[in-house]
Amino acid sequence: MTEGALATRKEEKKAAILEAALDLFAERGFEGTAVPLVAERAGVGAGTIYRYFDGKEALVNAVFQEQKARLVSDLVTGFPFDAAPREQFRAFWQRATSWARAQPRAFRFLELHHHAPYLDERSRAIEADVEGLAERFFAESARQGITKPLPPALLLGLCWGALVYIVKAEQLGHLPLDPPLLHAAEQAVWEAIRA
Amino acid sequence: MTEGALATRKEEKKAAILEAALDLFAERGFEGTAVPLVAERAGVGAGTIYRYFDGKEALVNAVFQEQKARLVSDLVTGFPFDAAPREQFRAFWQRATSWARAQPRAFRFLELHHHAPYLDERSRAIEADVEGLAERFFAESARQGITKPLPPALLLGLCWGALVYIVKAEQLGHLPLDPPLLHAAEQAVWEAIRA
Amino acid sequence: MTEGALATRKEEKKAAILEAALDLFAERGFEGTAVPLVAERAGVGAGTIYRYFDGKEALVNAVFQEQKARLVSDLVTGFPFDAAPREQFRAFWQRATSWARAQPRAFRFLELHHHAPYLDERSRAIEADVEGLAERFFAESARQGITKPLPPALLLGLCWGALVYIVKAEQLGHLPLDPPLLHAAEQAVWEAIRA
Amino acid sequence: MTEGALATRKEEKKAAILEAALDLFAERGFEGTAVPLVAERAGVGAGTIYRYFDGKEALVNAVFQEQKARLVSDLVTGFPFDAAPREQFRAFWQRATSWARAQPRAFRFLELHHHAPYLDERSRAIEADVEGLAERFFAESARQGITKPLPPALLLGLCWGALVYIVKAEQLGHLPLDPPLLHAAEQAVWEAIRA
DNA sequence: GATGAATGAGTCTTCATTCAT
DNA sequence: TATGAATGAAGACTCATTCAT
Repeated sequence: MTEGALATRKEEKKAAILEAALDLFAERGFEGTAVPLVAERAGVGAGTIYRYFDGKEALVNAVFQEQKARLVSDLVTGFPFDAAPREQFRAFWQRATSWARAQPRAFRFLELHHHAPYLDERSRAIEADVEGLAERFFAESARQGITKPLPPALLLGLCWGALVYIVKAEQLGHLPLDPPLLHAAEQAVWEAIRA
Repeated sequence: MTEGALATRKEEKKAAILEAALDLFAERGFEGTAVPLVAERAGVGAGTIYRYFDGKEALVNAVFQEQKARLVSDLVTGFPFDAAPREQFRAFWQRATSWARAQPRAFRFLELHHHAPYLDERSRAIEADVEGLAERFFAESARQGITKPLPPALLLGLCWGALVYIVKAEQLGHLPLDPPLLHAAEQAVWEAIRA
Repeated sequence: MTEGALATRKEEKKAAILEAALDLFAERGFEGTAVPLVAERAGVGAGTIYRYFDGKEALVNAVFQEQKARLVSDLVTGFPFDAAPREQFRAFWQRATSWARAQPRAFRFLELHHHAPYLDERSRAIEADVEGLAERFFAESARQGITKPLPPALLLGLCWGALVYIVKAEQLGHLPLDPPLLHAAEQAVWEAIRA
Repeated sequence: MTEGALATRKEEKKAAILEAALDLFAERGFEGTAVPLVAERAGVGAGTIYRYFDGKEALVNAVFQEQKARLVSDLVTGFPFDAAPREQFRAFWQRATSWARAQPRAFRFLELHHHAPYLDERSRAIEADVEGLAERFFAESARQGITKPLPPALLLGLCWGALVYIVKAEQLGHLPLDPPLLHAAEQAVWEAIRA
């Protein structure tokens, strides 16, 4: 076997573990998930997990960082940073809802582990980065008089809270969503934050 | 000792257990909380908990039901159901934010255990009831053309999500709140849902 | 049950655990001994050990300190500290060999865990104390010109090493000992150290 | 590559494993040493160890037998078996202390695994052989009236115990040794055993 | 033959629950 | 009735050993 194939095999196994861990941590939370169960779901032996991760905490942090990075990357790639705030908000809402609905487990995982005590410094730094990015948007659009002159953290909480709960409602089966509805929701939230 | 005093003593002990459980479940989550620790914090023996509750799951459900009932009761008591929707919303927002800020442990507990897999049927039914109540408000105000003609579950998710995240942001130390800010936030959210 | 009986029961259980641990650590060493095996031999559940000791290391240290204290106490009680060095040495040899032969497991345990890396500060301090006591004897008798003018640590090593190996030889079945032989051995070792 | 070179390569690898095992078993004991760690220290793959040894127990026995054989060989080669007992003892003491101080790991290893339960029959037989050799010396010198008329095993235990503890004391940093001191110790021990 | 990734049995330890007092 | 000591099943993690490459 070539070196490349070996590396690929290893990456596949690591990916299978991360995938299984994402599923289970999203469903049952961190303490509710047994490491051997992750191993079983990933199709590897229990000891194998410890060849790839230093322990259960390292595993949950790896999942967190991977998913948060994917979320940020998917939001940011091709984002119209030069468009008007109204347009930027529409793009953000569209991308964020699409992502959350396409990746329900990742979305639930990130929500469930938001500020969890076992997140390490790197995970916390990533969380802070993302929030900083968003808050700068609100600070700037408020400065321009386009959004309300309220603290960025407040406007961010309002938008993200609304988004999260709307998507959760769909995922719990309480609210069938479709593009027109999402568009209407976006318009509604914009009305909340616009000046 | 009279029967009444005995019953009171029992109720006090049960209340102490529920109080300790609320604290610990809110801080450490369900799986992260050891039953003997609850007993210690409550000032009772570990075995005593099992005279009042069938087990750890029964305990967390009892806490959930108690706190959810308190929340509903505090929201509903004296609520101006006959006022105009705009006034009702203001009242709801004021009461809900006050409650969340006055009872941060109960608020965190309820958020943390929202749709947790170990919640029993009764807990789930209570959640559904509360949501039904709220949705009927939005259905009616939408019918009157006062709020947007969108699914009640969507409007509810928007409002409640915004509220939850704004209060959470304060509790995480990211956002100092005060009455004017909360009032501005209320106005903003109303702008999101009004027709 | 009276309080005294309860305390007694507890002490008995703790003593049973210490006894079982002494046996097994002496036979198989620290890392070679599984905690559940100690529990089984002590007739208690595996978890019970952790009600009495903080962990395996705490257990081995408790055994060490208990046995070392017993050894020192048995050596020191009634010891003729005011007798001439020759007499003191005879008393020491007699007491030490009696102890080692009467408590073969304790003797083997102490030898096996001499300066083990998992001994805690208190255990190490006790070891150092005992050695200090013995070395002061040799320092003083050397000063008086009764024993050889050699470093106390050397004379101590010589005596204790000889004693340990002679008793070990008996315990391995290589050397049947009896009082006259032990007396002869004592005389021989004295000839080694006397001036 | 010639057959001879191949065999040499194999022998080198085996030697590297034995060397690494000696180091680690001496430092951490048998149970405290992980086989993969031995492999890493030896610069071979973990599986390779199992091509040379049947398992961990076989490995520790191989180390034991190798080191014991080296000790005996180093003691015996050029030993003045025809000299007078006093001279033989001096030679023995000089060679044994030199060996122990020059090979502290091997010395510690042999002491640590003295009569360990996982030693196999061959290891035990070697131990018995060496002891037999030494005991015959004491039997003969006692017969000649040069050493005390005591059981050879007793005299051996006395000498070897004294030697071991004196060298251990140095290795623990309690007793700086030098040739004059070692010579004085030898003289002292001889006084113990001489008639 | 050599490797080292993979395994799963076994380790220490915790904790929900029971039950003798 | 209340207790809290005791339990043992289950969890996180390690490591001797195997085997596909």
